[in-house]
Amino acid sequence: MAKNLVMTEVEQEIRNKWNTVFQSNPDESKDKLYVNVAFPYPSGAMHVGHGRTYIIPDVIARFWRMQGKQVLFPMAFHVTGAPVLGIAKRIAKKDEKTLKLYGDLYRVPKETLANFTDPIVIVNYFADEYERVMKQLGLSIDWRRRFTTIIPQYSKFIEWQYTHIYGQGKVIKGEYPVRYCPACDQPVGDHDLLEGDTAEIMHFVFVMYQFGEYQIPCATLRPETIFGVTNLWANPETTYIKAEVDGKKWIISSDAADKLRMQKHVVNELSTIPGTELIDKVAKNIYTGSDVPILPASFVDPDMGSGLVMSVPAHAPFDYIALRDLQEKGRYTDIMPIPLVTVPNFGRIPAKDIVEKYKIPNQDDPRMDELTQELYSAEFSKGKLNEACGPHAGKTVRQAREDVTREFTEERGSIIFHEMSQKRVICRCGGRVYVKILDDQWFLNYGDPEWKAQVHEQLPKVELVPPEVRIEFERTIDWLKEWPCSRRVGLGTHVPWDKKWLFEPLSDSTIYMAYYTISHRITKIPAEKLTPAVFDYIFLGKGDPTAMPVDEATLHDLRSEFLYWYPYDYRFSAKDLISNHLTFQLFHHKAIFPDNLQPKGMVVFGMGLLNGMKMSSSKGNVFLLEDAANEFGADTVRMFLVGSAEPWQDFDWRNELVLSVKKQIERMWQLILDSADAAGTTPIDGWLESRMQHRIMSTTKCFRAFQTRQALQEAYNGVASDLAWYRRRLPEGSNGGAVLKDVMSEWIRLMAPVIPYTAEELWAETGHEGFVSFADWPVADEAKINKSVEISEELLQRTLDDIQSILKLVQIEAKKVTLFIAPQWKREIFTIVAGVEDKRNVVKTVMTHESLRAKGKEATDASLQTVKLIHSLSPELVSAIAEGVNEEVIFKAAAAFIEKECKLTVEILPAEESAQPKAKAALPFKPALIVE
RNA sequence: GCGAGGGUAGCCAAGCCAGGCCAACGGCGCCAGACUUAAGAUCUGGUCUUCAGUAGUUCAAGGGUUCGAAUCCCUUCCCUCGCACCA
Repeated sequence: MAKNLVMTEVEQEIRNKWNTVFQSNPDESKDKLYVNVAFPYPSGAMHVGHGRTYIIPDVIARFWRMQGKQVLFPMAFHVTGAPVLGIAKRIAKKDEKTLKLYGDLYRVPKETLANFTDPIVIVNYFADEYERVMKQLGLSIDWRRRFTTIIPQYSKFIEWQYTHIYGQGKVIKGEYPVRYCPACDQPVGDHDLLEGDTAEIMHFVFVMYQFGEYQIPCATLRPETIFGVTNLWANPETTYIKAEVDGKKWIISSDAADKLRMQKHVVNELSTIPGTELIDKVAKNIYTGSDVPILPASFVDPDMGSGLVMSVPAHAPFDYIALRDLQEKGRYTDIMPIPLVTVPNFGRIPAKDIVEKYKIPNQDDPRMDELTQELYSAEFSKGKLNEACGPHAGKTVRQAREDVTREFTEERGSIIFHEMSQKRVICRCGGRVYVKILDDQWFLNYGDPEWKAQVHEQLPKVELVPPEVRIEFERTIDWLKEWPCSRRVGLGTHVPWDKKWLFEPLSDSTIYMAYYTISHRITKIPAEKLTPAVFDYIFLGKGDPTAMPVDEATLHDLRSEFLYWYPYDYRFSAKDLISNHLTFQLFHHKAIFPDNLQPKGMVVFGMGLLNGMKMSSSKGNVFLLEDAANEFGADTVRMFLVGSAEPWQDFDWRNELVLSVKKQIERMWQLILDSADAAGTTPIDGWLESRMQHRIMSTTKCFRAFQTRQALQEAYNGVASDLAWYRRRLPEGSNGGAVLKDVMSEWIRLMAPVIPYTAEELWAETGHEGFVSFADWPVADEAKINKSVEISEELLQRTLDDIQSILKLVQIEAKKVTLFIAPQWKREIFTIVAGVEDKRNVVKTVMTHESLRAKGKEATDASLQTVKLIHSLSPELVSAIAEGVNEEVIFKAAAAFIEKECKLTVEILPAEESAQPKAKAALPFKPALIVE
């Protein structure tokens, strides 16, 4: 019975029967279709959001399989990386939150959890869980091909790939400023931060001032303001240090010294010097040659830049106010701001203008940051350097900044100094995060213009679903630059030419879709035999197969299986991977494979919500996929996830909505059981058969276009509502004609990709042999489409609607309804109006017909009413009506039906034979009605 | 801030690219009726306002183009995703 279907035993039974049937091998007699999904990182249990990511591709795979394709749908597990190490560590430390997450939410058995101190145990456990739940959901995966990214064979594959990419000069060594936690001795990513994830790395220029035999560097983002420097600021409460930095003598704060060391500078501390000893001394602006006094300023932060600041009071509001405050106390009154930039809408001293405009009383005013930003932006976008700026006079600020920076760093001993834009950037370990320069880091050079150009050229050949994401891919290709591809810690494959590094997770998962094609066979070969030459032969067809560690026959097999499946047809992933993984894989395919083996298509998913909120394991806002499958049944979960939104849209899981999907499946089940004894023929059979052809066509079309939601709507709601009308129209006592057998067989197949368990069960129950999963997809038969019968049913439905809306309005005990059918001359008008392009001219056109003009105002009215009616009908229907519909015959045949439906006696009359004023309202396809 | 995508009736969600088939597909929820001892399930109808099957006002807000706009253009507000050492 229907209700049993969702019970796990029945599913289990079907699952047992499926067992190995989805294992897919090359079959030269069939076209192949290769779909794959971004593989999961198994560090926790799957929730319903993950579910959709794998169910949609499965639905597509099942659809095409029934279309006769040889379908490959593989799955593997991405185990590369560091997160799981952290998890293991936290479990070892008995971290409460982590134990709760894994013990309570993911329900890992106690004895297993105890072993989670080993990261490998964690990933293996969840990989098994993933497979089990994926199987429970009926995913038609070829599980022989499962692997993890840390098995030796896969590592050999990665080594092979990077041997090529490195050989092409696409992996480069370089310097790179990163956020870094000295306590962990590791770079930190966004997710490693406790605090300060919005902070950016700022790039300052150290501008040098001569101070005796020492130099004083001042950090600035606006080096061109060197022309307007009036003084330096030093903090009298700070003790500075004298140090040798890269062999030069500098005065800096000790914080700055530490930061410089992290940024690859050699710093030797010589002695200390209190801030007070600097104050009121004079330094020399080595660029302009002018003397600049050093003034006291408590606002100067030793933990920012070099701890010494250059002052440009004409253009920096902070400097302006600091100087103003001192001068108000009668000090340093001889210092005048030196303007160097002219900006529209500002006077000669913009800092003064803006400070006065906002009436800023002192430098602690909270508006300071805002107005500083305002002035800086105005100067950057519209400012020009004035005559005080020597060789740079007349340049835009933008240009001058660039030129001055280059000149300073290349010729005048300046350096670029990196600093976080906020001080409070805190690592998960609790330590402060700094900027560090990594200098022997390996990078994938996605910035290489030639490589970019190749990918740009390839992209138009890739089918993208939905098409709107194309532009995002374009932008990503442009935006990508060097990607650090190596890490010091984590699981994964070592960089073959520099073993102290491991490949970073995104970098080792770029072309594994190719590996799937042979993964089940290659695991049988010892890894040490898998030299780059072996892979060269398998994937590129290069080299002499008789002279390799692997025997020729095996190599040949692997090569031909790869060529059978590759290139892949569709890759599925959520949209957040566009800006990295999905674009990376295009780069790598381009670098490794020839033009005929490039990715053919990608389908990008929206995100998942749970009860309107973002799903998040750490916040506990998740619904585990397994729980959903146990509670509602796999088919219900599948149908809900497919039906709630198109793949590329965001979807929202709500338990109360899922329940009604379950009822829908049960309804289908019931309808099919009910039609078991259908036999003979009924007058309405032709209509149902005709409608079914449309449903088949549109379902097919939607699945082909990945519109799984729309496809389901056609396949389920469409067919169900047709069946409802069909049953309504059946003669008294009839349980339906034999046509139902065909219809139900088609319906089961249309639904099979979405609800495979139910379909499999019903397929057997309705007496079919074999698996519906491999049955032929229904094909629409044009010959079964009967337009005229569809039109007469439509006329009937519309008229019934009209009768019912009148009945509802009149509130009388009605006994009888009279249908007045429009006269011939109104049909002529309809035909004329239907043919008129510009509906504003209908009356004129109608009146050119002698016989109609004779009708006078009646004809005018009828024409206008017809225009309105036509606007409410589909074009196909309009042309069908224009060709002529015999309403009288239709209504006479359906009179008994109308009587039964409305519980009224029915009379059908030609409108012209009645004196009733309402009869005049009759139009073609819209009889006048009188209820009495 | 920058890049991309969105905002449609109680909720989810079609339509928008190719302006009139739109009071706006479909589903859910809710209301009423039928069936039933009853509940559930199922079926039928209703669900902006108004009304003998009509008409009026709607498609984030405000302007504009057009005979005509949810659909095209401009402005504003709000939401989602990405912005990089990472799953």
